[in-house]
Amino acid sequence: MSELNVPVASFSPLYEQIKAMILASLQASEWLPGAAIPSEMELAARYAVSQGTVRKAIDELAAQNLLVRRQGKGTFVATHQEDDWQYRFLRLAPDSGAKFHLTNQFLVCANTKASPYIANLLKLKAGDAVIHIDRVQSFAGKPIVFEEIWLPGARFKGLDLEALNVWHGPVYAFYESQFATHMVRAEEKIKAVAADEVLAGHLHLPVGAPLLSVERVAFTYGNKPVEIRHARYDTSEQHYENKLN
Amino acid sequence: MSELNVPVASFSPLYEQIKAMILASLQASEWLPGAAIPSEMELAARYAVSQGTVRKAIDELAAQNLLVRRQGKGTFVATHQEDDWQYRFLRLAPDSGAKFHLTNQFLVCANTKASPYIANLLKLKAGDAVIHIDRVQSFAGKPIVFEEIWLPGARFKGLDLEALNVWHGPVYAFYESQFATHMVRAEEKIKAVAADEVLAGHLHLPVGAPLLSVERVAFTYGNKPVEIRHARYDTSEQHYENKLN
DNA sequence: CAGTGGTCTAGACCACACT
DNA sequence: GTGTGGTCTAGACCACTGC
Repeated sequence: MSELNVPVASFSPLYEQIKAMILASLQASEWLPGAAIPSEMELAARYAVSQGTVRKAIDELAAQNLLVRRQGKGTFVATHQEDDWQYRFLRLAPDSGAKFHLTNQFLVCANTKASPYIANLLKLKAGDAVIHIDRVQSFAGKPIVFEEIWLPGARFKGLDLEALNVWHGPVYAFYESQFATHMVRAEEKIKAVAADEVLAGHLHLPVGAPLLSVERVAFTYGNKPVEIRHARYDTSEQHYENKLN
Repeated sequence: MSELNVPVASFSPLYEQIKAMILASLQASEWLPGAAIPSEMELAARYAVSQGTVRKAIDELAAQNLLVRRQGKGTFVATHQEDDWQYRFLRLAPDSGAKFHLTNQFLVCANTKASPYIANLLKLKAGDAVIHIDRVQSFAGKPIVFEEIWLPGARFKGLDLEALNVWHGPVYAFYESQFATHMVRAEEKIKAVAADEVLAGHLHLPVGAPLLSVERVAFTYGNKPVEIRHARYDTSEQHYENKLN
């Protein structure tokens, strides 16, 4: 007797389905960054499962930094506007161990068309509208970071140099409050490069000086890429920190 | 009426205590890398708690990559000798996306005394015995990585160039099988530097070429630092990859 | 005080690997 | 089939927050 089992879609536990539903609500902005989501009991009722199952789903989303649990208060949607999250993605630190405070100077904010390279990374078509930003960041008066940023024009319509200069704080908090776009994760590719004349000028270094080149793609909910950055760090007095587990 | 609460030692859940006991067993080599630990039921009996509590302890240790769960088989002590863990800490990847296979050439393996800098990182005293290794790694025949390694002499007594050259495979698997030392995590500090004459010679590059400098401290159980590495990568055709969450 | 998340238990049943 | 980890439930109680 043949055991012709239908190749069923692989088993998916309940809590994974709950995770997916919570994710869908986040993506649909049903609950906004910084706001509390319903209590575990309420969600258990809503999805008709036990509290323990909701708990496991929330646990995993919290481990991915999408939610933040606060005992006695509730569970909240992660936000870049909290003090301790302001520099969640910044891996640069001074060699001295001193406290790091970077000052921002935005140089350019232009509406242009996506190059094939940028379009590919942002999952747009070459020629689609993109916004291109240049900035320099300084520490203790010394320029340390030169950064180029590309954003999809549709999502960030209306962004201009004025708005950037008025804002004080991390760019990701700005995106969140002005463009309803929360960054969930990012990927970086790092190389060592020599400063060309432009970079040397911005960072007050000789041409040929070694710089850390950091290319980042940042993603919102649903693995959607919505920001490209290409930074160059002067690492003579600071370094990029990474933990391997 | 005064509320003079004694400042009690802060609350510590049962599963944290179980975690600590399992960790102690790992550190004491009661269970060796690659071996199965007792089943959840057995551990629950041993510690006189419910299976659920053991489960939560193991879950967290597995999340830290100290243990590996395999459904239907058991829970195992993590090891660098498994195929998919061979390059767990390697973040370098070819720009082309090609498969990466590095060949090793060990140049030096000398018994020396710790400089103050190395002693500090390894938590030794300056002048204590350390082993110093130099190697070059190549990809497709091209030298890409020059790496210096420092190890505490006591733990790695007897390590020599012969042993390194006989070994085929990742260094961390070598440490594990020959010196009963399993690496649990590492921290890296990354900079861009210019090649000096020595580096330029090893990597077949002009003096002054930009290189990625990666300083790593690797830790065994109990947060004990047991290896220092200082690598220089030629990143002209490869890059360092990092994920931010 | 009530409401939230956090811990712990006991038990049932499922999925998977090996023999 | 037996034993392992994986899922799900229901319920009790603890710890923390804020009214």
